[in-house]
Amino acid sequence: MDPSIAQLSLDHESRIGHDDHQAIRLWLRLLTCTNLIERHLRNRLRGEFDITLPRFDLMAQLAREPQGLTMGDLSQRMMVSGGNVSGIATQLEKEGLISREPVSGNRRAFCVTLTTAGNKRFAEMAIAHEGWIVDCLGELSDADYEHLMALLKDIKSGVSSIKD
Amino acid sequence: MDPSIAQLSLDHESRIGHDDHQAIRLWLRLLTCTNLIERHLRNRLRGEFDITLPRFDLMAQLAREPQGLTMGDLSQRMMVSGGNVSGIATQLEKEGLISREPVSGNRRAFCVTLTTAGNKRFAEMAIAHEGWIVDCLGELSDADYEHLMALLKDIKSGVSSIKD
DNA sequence: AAGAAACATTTTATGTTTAAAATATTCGAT
DNA sequence: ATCGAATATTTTAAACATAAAATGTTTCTT
Repeated sequence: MDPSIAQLSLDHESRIGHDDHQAIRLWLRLLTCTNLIERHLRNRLRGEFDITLPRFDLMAQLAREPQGLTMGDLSQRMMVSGGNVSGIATQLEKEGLISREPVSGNRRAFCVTLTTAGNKRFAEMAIAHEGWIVDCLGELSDADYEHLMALLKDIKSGVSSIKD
Repeated sequence: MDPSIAQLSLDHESRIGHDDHQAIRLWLRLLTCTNLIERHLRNRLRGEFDITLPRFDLMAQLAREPQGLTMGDLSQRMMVSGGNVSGIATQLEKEGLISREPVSGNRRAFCVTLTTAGNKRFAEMAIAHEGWIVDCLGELSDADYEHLMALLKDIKSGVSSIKD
């Protein structure tokens, strides 16, 4: 397909060996798959519910924890910085979908929860969202699903163990 | 309560509930893996070469095509918007790593190429970059590589066939 | 009880990303 | 030849993302 790619790998062969070229191709394919699906979900959320993916993700975390989460909890679970959560929460609060209330006994923290409107809105979105993901991934057999989950679990634990 | 879920670290998968569809679990795990690796690469590039991932990606595309690419080509290959490429290219040009030159016969288009400095810089980075990816993915057996590539190929073609 | 350290969050500065509008050029059909 | 559509790129505005600094609160140590 693209001859320049094969030439590139030869340049590095003395140092890295044959398998490593595979690793790059695997990484690029993983990235492509994730980006394609993420873009699809983003477009759907925008088009059908006029909401962004980060806002949906924050609401999804709260929907799983009806008693509420602190900003720090959200940052950790969404794997984004605290400053980022702060901005997204500000937007959602402005739209009346979440509320931030003080925690008794710790004046540093806020307890963030879905409002009644937020709960209703999220319930609608979640049904559609699940359908879109099934559209993207539902073709896999049960065996392929299990195998893929296992492989990704290995990768996940491997990467997590790498120190910065 | 499924004990394997309770053991998971807090990340995107914390959104999973026992009643969620298989496809959602797979999507969240795929997202988590990709994000972890991407974050690792981003931090490394920043720390060791003081460059961002998008700038590295643009240079990588040019390194594969020594004759140069237009802005539109770059947009398509990087799967990002034209306005995005425009901003990234402006930065790289300011740093003297790429050049934009007019195309004879089409005054709308530019031919973007790596400068001599850009080529030298990218060659250094590419070696390190490949090593980091092997760190993340190198634990897999050859059989697992092949299987994972095949499964992701299926997903990729499936998602690509979904119309917006 | 006082000071230091850790914590929770927000703010600031910088950069990435998109959609949409603006600018300019080329191509095609009369 | 010319008008209109398509193309290539840049600019603009809004949202997202991070790191780092700032703010205020709690906890620990002495």
